[in-house]
Amino acid sequence: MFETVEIKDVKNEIGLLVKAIRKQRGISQIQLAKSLDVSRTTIQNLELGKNFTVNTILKVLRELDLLTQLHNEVTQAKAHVVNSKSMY
Amino acid sequence: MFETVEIKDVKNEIGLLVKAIRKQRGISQIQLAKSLDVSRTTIQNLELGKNFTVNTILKVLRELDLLTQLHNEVTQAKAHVVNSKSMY
DNA sequence: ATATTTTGACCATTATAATGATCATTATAA
DNA sequence: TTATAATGATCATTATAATGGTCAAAATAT
Repeated sequence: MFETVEIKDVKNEIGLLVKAIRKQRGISQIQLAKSLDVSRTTIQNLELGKNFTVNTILKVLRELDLLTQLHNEVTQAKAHVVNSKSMY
Repeated sequence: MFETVEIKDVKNEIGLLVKAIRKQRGISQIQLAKSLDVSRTTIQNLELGKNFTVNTILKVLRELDLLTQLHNEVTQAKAHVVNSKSMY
């Protein structure tokens, strides 16, 4: 009934998303790697759902002009947690 | 005029968010570390804005029951990219 | 069709994240 | 107040992400 989403699944989806965006832009792994100043292997592993660091994914988001948006969302989520007094 | 958000800033905010949620739950770094099966040092570095792996943050999100939500959002974003034909 | 580019798969090496420990400082409880 | 717990800081070791290379297969271009 309830499918369980595993960490592996999320990493796979992130990889597919990055690959889809890269394809949409019509650039190769090598080109993306160079613009992020990482190796092609890092891009490849990211797209294939291997483990990677937050630095790597944030470089991708920065390239996509999504860094400020994520920053705002995290900040907002934090403020929400801090402001809402525990209900228990 | 336009403040530039850097990767360092986002990691700092993520760290503060995790810390805020942990505090809200009233648990220590050690308790959180144990429930995620990681070391306290890993939690500490995460909260202090150091670099960390996607596995670590996904374990946190799983603990917060946010894994399925993130999975859905990434999948949706991916579908959006794939479906929207390039405008250029 | 063939040529070219891209990608997935390896692999050895290097860089660094994760671990487990200790200690001093700070925050919280008794 | 004093005792206890939690946190930040540091460090040596271990695990693993990142790098740079090669090669074969797949995709794309000519």
